[in-house]
Amino acid sequence: MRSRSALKALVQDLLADAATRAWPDLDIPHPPHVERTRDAAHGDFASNIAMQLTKAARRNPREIAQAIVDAMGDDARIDRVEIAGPGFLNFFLAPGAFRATIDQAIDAGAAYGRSDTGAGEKVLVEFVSANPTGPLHVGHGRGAAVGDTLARLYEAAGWDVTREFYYNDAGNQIEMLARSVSARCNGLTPDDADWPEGGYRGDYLADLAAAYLRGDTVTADDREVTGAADPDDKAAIREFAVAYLRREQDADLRAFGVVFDNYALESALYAEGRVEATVEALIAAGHTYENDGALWLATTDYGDDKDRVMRKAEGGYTYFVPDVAYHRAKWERGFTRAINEQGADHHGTIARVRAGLQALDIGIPEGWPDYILHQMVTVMRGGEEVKLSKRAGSYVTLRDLIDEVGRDATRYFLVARKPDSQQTFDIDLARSQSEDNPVYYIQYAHARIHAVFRQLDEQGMAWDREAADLSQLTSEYEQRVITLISRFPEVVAGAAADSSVQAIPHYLRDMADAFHSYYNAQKFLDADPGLRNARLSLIATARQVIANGLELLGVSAPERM
RNA sequence: GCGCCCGUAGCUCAGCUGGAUAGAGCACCGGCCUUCGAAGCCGGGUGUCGUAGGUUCGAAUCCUACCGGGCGCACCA
Repeated sequence: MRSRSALKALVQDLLADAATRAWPDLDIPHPPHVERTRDAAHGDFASNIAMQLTKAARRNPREIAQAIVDAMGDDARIDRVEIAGPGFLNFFLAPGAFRATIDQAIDAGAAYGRSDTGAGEKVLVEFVSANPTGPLHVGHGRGAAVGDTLARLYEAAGWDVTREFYYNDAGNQIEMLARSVSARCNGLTPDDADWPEGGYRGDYLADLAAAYLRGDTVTADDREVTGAADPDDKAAIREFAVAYLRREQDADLRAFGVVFDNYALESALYAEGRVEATVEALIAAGHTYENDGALWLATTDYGDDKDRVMRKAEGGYTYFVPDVAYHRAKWERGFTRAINEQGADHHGTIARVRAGLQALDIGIPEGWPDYILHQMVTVMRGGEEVKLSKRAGSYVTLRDLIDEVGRDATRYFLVARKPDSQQTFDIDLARSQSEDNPVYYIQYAHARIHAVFRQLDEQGMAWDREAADLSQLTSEYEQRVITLISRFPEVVAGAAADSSVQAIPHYLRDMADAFHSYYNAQKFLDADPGLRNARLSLIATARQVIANGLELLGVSAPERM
C-alpha cells in the first residue's frame, strides 16, 4: 500500500499494468523501478524497466519499451510517455496532475506525507539506553535525535511504534557509581588519595551526594526513592543514585523533545527470572559447554568471531546474557520488527546478541534485530574542539548543547548527517541566525508564509480556496514549489523505508530555498482573486509541508521569529 | 593482526539500493530594500567520486586488493 498522494505510485501502477499486459509471461518487478528525473527533458519520472527485462524477454530494450508504451491505456494525469536513450521510459505528467497534489495536501493537512505502508505492524525502537552513571553526553544526543526521528518516520509510514530505553541498574558500573557517591558523602574529592580507583569524577556527584545526605526524595521511572543519608550504606546509595541520575537524564530528554513509552531495567530481567530461563534454554538447545570453570556459548556457530563466556568462573553472568534475555523478551512481546539505535562503539556486541538469539532456536530471523549505528560527534566552538563540561568533567553534555544553541538547532544538526558518518557539530554555525544556518533558513520560510497571511488579514482580505484558479500557477518558481510538494510523500516513505533520517533535513532545505526564491520573484497578494487565491493555496501548502517535515525532526515551526 | 564504518568541489555534505552531462550549501566576487519580513533574493566555477583492477549495455553506487582516517576486538558494560 502506498500513499495515494504520491505521484510516483501512480506512475508505478500504470507502468506495472502496461508491462504485465505487454509481457504476460515475464516476471515484472512490483513495484517497478521509477525515479524522479534530474533533467526536465527526460520528463517528470523515468523507468529503466525495459533495460531490466532485456535478458528475460530476449529483445532489445527499445523494442520492449515500445511494447509497454503500446499497452499503456490513456490516463488524464499522464500527458505522454517517450522512449529515450538506450530504452528509458520517460513520463511527462499533465500539469493538472501536479496541481491536484495541492488540493490533496490541503485536505490531508498534518497527515500529508503519511502512508499506511507499515499497516499498523508493531515496531520497537530502542535508543539512547544510557546507563544511569551520569548526565547524557553529545553522543547520546545524537542517538536521541536519530532514534526519535526514526520513530517519527515509522509512525508516518503507518507503523505502530514503541520507544524504549534500556539500562543497566545493577552491574559493576553502578557499583563504581555507588562507591564514588559514598566517597563524596565522606567529603572526598577526585583529587584525594583515597578516591576510589576508576571512580566517576564529575561535579554532578557532589550535588547527588548532597541530595542523598539531605534525605531528598526523587521520582523516576515510576519509582520514588528517599535518600537514606547514611554515607556508608552502599545499597541505599546505589538505589538513590540510579533514581537521581535517571531523573536528570529524563529531564534532559524532555527538554530535547524525546519521550519514551517504556523503560526496561536489567535488574528486572533477573528479578523476573528471564536471565536464568534464557541460560537454561541455551543449555537445553545444546549450544553451550564448560571450559576453565566457565560456561560458554558457541556463538561461532552463528557467525561470531569467537565463543563467548556466559557464566564466569567466579559465578556471575557476563553482560551479554541479560542482553540476550532482553531481546528474547522483545521478540516474545510480539515485536517482529525491532530497531536498535546505538553508538558505533558498541558494534562488537551485535554478532553475539544475534548469535545468542539464534542459539535459542525459537524462530527468530537471522538478521533480527536491525541496528542503526551512529558515529562520534566532535563539538567545535571558535574553531577549536570542545571537550569538557563543568558538570560532567570529561565530556560535553547534551544539556550543554541545548542550553547553548537551543533544542531546534541541536536536533536538526544531529540528524542532518547520515548516522554512519562522523560528525562535527559547529556551535557557532548552529547559533548563527542567518542563511548560513539551515534551521533558521527553513523556519524563516515557515514564519514568512505566516507573515503573508497576516498581511492578507491586515488588508481586509481572506484566503478563499474555492476561488483559487490553480491553472494560473505557471511560473518556473511555482512549478518548482509544486514539484517539491508532490515529492514530499515519496521523501517520507523513502526515508522510513531505508531509515535515512538525513533525507528530511535535505528536503526541507530545498523546499525553503524554492519558497524564498518564489517569494522574491512574485507577489502573492495579487489583485486578481483567482491568481491571488491560487498563490495563497500554494504557499499554504508549502507551509504545511514545511511544518510536517519539521515535526518529523521534532523541530518547531514558529509563526513569528 | 582481525572485524565494522567513512573517504565525492577549497570546506561541510547529498546522491532516490546500477542509469542518461555527478548535485546543494558555505567560502569568494558582483548586483538587489519608498513594494507580502533583506533572518531574504539574483548572477558568476569548481571535480583523477581515495588508488588499481573486476562484474555489464551502463559503476560514485556491486565485488576484490591496496592507501588514508575513526571505532571495536574481556571470564568490563
